[in-house]
Amino acid sequence: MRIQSFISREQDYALRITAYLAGLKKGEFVSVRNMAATLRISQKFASRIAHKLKKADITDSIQGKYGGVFLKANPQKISMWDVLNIIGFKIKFNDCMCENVFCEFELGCKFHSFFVQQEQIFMDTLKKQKISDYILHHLIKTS
Amino acid sequence: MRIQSFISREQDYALRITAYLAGLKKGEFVSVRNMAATLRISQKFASRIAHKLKKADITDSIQGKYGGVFLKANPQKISMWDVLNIIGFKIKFNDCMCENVFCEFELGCKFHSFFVQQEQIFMDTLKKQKISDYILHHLIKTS
DNA sequence: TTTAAATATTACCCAACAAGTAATGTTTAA
DNA sequence: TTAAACATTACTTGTTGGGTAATATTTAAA
Repeated sequence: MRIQSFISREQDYALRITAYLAGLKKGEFVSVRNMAATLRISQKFASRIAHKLKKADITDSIQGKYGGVFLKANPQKISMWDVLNIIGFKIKFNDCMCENVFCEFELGCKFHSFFVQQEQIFMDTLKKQKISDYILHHLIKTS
Repeated sequence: MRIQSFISREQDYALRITAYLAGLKKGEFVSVRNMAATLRISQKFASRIAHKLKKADITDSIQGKYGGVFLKANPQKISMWDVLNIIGFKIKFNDCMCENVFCEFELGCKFHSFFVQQEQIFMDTLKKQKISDYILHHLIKTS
């Protein structure tokens, strides 16, 4: 039985990509093809993710032949939360706290309060994790 | 856009049902029909959940006309974790920690370590939450 | 100026799963 | 005997994750 993860593959890949690019030296960049191969992501999928990250000013790219992608943002200033959000991560422990779901028990329901609290704790934790602490050093080829 | 919750509706309903039954006086029981109406769950769905809880010795039932369901376990001894597990809750923050997924980066990947740690923290928290602390008092009819 | 090799962007596909509904069986008080 | 409850299994339906396919655009180099 396959069980759904809290964070999706795409969101995980976005973290990997960001953490990988954060390990490149200043001025370096890699083709999506090479990066995807290193990170074991399909090239097309990696390309789409890199583009989403670019639109959010996390990465940038050089188009055309011999182009590639690189990190634009300061890895010490971007958190796991930032990256996940770009790829559509919405923290939601329980449907009862969804904006467009009216839970009539909400006020008297301690489960609701519990989930609200846990969400907050986890969100704060994600915001504290900076990409600079997660650089994938061992995947960077030394040239 | 509808976003998937960490815990499913069925799991949430199981919590509600358990917390509701925990509020009944000793010896009392309710028909699934009444309980389902009070908790705003479809009768059929509630019935199926109650049956799962019974198989796990959380609830028990009286069959036949004028039958119903009631809590069998001690609500101070059953946790949210226990109830969720019965309904198939598998804590899994990220696919990379799934048994049958081989993540070749695992050892050098700090994301992996982070998710393992967060899972453990959240699991421990769920185990500490006892159903007795979540009784839905305001939904119990005083007779 | 043409071409090859890159990124950019949109459209589409498919299997798995959540969330329920339907149907039928079984039990028991009256 | 019957009505009203629980028990159990099978089916339905819409959503979504996780891609692939196709095509457009850009640019270095021949």
